[in-house]
Amino acid sequence: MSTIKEVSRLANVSVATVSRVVNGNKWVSEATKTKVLAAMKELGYQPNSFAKALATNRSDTVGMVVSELGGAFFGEMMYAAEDRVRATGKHLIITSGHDTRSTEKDAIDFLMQRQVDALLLHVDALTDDDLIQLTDSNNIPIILINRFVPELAEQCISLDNEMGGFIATQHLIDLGHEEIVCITGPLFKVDARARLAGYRRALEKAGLVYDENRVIESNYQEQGGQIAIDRLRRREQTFTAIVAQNDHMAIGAMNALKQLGIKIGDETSIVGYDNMVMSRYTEPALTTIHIPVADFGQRAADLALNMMGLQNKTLVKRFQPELIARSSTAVRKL
Amino acid sequence: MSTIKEVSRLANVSVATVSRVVNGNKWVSEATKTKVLAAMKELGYQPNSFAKALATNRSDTVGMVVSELGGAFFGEMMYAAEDRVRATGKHLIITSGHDTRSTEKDAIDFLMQRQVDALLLHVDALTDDDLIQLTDSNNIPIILINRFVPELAEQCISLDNEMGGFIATQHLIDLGHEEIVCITGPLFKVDARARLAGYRRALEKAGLVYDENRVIESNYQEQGGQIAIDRLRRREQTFTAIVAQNDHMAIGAMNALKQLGIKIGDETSIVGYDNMVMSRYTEPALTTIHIPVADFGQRAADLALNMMGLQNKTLVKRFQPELIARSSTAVRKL
DNA sequence: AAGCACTGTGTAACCGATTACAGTTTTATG
DNA sequence: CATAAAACTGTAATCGGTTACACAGTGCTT
Repeated sequence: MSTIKEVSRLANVSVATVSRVVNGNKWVSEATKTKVLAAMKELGYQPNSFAKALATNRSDTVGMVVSELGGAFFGEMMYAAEDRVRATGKHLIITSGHDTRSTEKDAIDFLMQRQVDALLLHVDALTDDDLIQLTDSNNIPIILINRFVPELAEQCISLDNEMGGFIATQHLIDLGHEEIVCITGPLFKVDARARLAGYRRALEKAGLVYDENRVIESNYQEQGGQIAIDRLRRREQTFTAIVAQNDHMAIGAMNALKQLGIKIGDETSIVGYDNMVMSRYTEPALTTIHIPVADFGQRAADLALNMMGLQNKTLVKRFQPELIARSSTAVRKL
Repeated sequence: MSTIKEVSRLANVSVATVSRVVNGNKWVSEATKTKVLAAMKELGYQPNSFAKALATNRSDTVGMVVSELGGAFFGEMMYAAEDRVRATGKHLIITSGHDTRSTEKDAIDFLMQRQVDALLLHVDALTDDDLIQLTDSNNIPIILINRFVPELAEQCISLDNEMGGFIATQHLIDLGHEEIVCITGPLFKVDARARLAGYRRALEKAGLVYDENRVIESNYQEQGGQIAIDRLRRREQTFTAIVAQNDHMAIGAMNALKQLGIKIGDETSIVGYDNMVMSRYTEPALTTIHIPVADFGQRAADLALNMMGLQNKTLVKRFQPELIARSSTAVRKL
């Protein structure tokens, strides 16, 4: 790979001039510009991004941390974010945080070492304090996705998860259900805790008791939903409806119920959360809470670009969850 | 962010010594090593990766290009690849190629500018020649995922797509179908062409005619499947079975057929391709061709690591597709 | 005591760009 | 025509590391 020096030699100018041409500086005559461009082309010159970043202290990249690279949820988010970032000529570097405090820190360190110009974080394990400190000790824009930290409200793109848990539960209550169980995600995650709080609030508002025996902490995975049903049966816990904190667990629970010969919708209602693509295809189709995942990615990127001074869009930062009613929920049979 | 110079000053040694400590060089006494480590800790020193990469001409990162960041297919692949790469202490940078020749080139250029130590490519639009030239003009390992270029056989992790198209079609023939249509992906993509060739070979082997009117070129998307059914009806083309070249289009076609009141499995059989998660949840569950996506990612990474001399695993480079029979295909009604 | 190998540390060139500053040429103006 | 302003170009310092080489001390051999 050729260097700026080789180009300058071939074009018979100084490296400074070549640099000016590359960066579109206006104080270069047409004649020399043509010469330099020709030389660049002849050598197939590509600027060394490390040298550039070292000299300018900018990298023209935005860093993103997601929980997992796999899965449709993050896929959509990354897609939308990359789209916006690329539109400004910058690039997106994505790493996965793997849901533990130390790996999330690693991922962030890695991106910081790359001198990213902004950071889009979807992290679960880092505490609010970690995030506040991170923001304080760096002067690049740091955006938090699907998370709300009051002190950092300006940098948060979030969904009202408490409200999501509330409307999911309310929907079941409206259908006449009174024995409603909740299958939660890992409760160290803030979103799982918020959804649970919403579940509780809906119950209490309806004058129903919140009973810990009706809450099963699980893992956001399909098998977790299956296991949860098993645990409820061992507890001899009766119920006519289920709030699952994501679609994966809802589907697992549905499968377990089917195996027990229980008709979903008809006998037992279930509502999921996330509105994943597959929830439209289950039998019966799953009632769920819609999260605007793509919007998250897009807004996070836009917010970062705003803060970098590259644009100035007005943005919605907090989204409201929305219930998508399908056939897995029905009026309670008497 | 503090620099090596500040550390050296605080520890009262030269920058060279600090560098030696950071890189674990053995010719440093215990005493100075302790001093330096203390100074590093006190300043929260993080080496600047650009300076390091510039000086060493290595970046400790592996680059990956995928068609789209969204979608379960690539998600799984990225996940598996990152897992392997990270296990060797390196990092994975992912960019999306967006399926056009120029954007794929851009993505590769971007990664090359970052001096990636290896390249994992899932590209569709670049030609074989492009890839051969790319390999020739760079001396880092370049791995091709889900693609087979004879000249670069050593660097290809691939699936026998022709065989996949063949067994999908053969399955329908075995069930007694004779009027089999094929909904293809964009035919500029090699895998779509290969699957179509397999479809044709199966027909011809069974003594059935290959008829272009039975082939609909589509776009690998759900809506494309829907449109394809529409086009078949306009052509007044009769059929009892469908080979769809991916699950998305298969699902779209199923929906279109359902709307027409046609019972899938019972009246019309359909087989998909990819074995996406959601194909288990459709009604009826979709018969499909399984692709070991995660294996692709993992093997690609492992192959790259092999070529970098970091390990020496023996690897399977070419996978065989596998039919997953579910209820969307059934014996032809007479 | 001289010679030598080995260990530990520092000096300074180098990687490939950017950019402040200075110097030169061209153009505009009174 | 003198001269200031504007346009263009080059020199060299700088970013933050790595590493070849030089050099100094220590201990061992002869």
